[in-house]
Amino acid sequence: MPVKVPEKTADQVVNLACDTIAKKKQALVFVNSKRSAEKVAEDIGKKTGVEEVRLKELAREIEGVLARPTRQCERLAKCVKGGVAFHHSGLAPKQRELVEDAFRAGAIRIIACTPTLAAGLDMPAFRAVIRDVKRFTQRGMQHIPVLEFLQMAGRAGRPKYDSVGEVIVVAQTQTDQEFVEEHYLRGSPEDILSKLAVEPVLRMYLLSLINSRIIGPRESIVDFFGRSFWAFQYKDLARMQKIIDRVLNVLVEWGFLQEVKEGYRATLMGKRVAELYLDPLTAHGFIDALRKSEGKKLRAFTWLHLVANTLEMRPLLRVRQKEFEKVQEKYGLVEPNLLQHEPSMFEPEYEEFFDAVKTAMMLDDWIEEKDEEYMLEEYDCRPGEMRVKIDNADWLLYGVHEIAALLEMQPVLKEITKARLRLRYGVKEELLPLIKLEGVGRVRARKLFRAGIKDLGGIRSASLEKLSGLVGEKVAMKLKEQVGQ
DNA sequence: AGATAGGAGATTTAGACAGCATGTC
DNA sequence: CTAAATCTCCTATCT
Repeated sequence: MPVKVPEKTADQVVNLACDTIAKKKQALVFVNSKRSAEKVAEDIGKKTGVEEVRLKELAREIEGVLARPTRQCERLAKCVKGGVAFHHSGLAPKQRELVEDAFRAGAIRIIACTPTLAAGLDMPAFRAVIRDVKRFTQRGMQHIPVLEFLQMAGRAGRPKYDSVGEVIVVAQTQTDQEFVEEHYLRGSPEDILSKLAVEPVLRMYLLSLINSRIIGPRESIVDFFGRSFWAFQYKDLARMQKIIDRVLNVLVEWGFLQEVKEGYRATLMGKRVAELYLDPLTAHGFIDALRKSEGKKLRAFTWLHLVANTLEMRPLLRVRQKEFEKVQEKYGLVEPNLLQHEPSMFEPEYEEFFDAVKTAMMLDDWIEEKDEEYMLEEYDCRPGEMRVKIDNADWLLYGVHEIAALLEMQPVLKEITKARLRLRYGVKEELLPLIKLEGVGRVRARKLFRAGIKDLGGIRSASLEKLSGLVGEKVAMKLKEQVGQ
């Protein structure tokens, strides 16, 4: 039924938030973009009139999470002072945690968020305000699935504290309201689609199932998939058979499977690829690139680009129109170091190739010790997103390393490990000796290096006083201990 | 001259999972 | 079923 709250402002969401706070309750506001989450939180924050010491402290803590605060940190801190926060995948992990804890503790009254908080069973609120029931997809603006709506709605009502919870959907028109009632409140969740129908997934499953010997003989493969959910939905067994055969052929061609009498068996490489959870296409790309690496000038960028140019790294950073020239220019400089090259302009992968180049550029800036604020300004990549990209690239680099090891390409192994270490810590090569020490990350390592302490020997010969001045007494003691003093 | 309002057109758009071996500021 | 908020750049108008 329609909800009435005092209309303090022209913005219904702000009014709902203020009403929630006036009732001494909490609300989650679900929106469809990170930008909206931030703006909504900001708009509400201006009107709450909340002022508490604990919120000021929290704001300070949030702003101090990174070595240098980004403009996102500052914005969040400002909202938090008013008892409001935004929450999405772009927040630094520590900030996410602080916001969630403060909400559970009752300090933060309202969180404007993307679906990040929809699934968290641990984040109940008196009200779940659903501002957007549409989201941008590859086919334009579309209604979100009923299941997702129900997940957001499920955050309303805290079992221990409230006897009821409220789900409020913000509808602009009568038509919208009717649609919500019909589709989301009275409708049923849509059918689940089989994921096997997506080729990369089928590739991985086929290899993995054959590797673990769940299937192998030809008939068993047909039989297995014939009884799958995919077959149940797809119905056309003959066409499925054709698709499976095509994928099997490709896996054989790539050297991950071998045909044995009456069926298939995973090769040594196929086994490793399955264990690494890599898409066989990605693994094939790695192998192909590694084989071409001999005699090339290999740099850290070589490896960063190799892993950036994979399905697993998606979504990639996108090259904006006005950036295109800059990326092209940079590409010209690094091209001799790359193992995979520019597809023709008319190929569908053309654009994506440069997205990967840009993503590799960002990772390269990271290992050149650029900080989070720089990444946000230069690449529009928020700290949380940055972290995910680094983690993914780190995992993929491990994959490249393992494949190179299997190919017995000893010379590149060290280089890959070095690139991986640099990526993980975000440091130039010169800091690698210091990074090995417990308690030393990119910031402390740089501090030590600037003071002339460049390796373990430097730690040994530096006085405890000097170390203490740089990294604090406790860490200094820990460092001395690690070099046996 | 400088401020400001407004319009046309461009730009942008959620989240999270995989390996491995432990620990940043 | 297939948008909408926000940003950028430019121009007209006002002080």
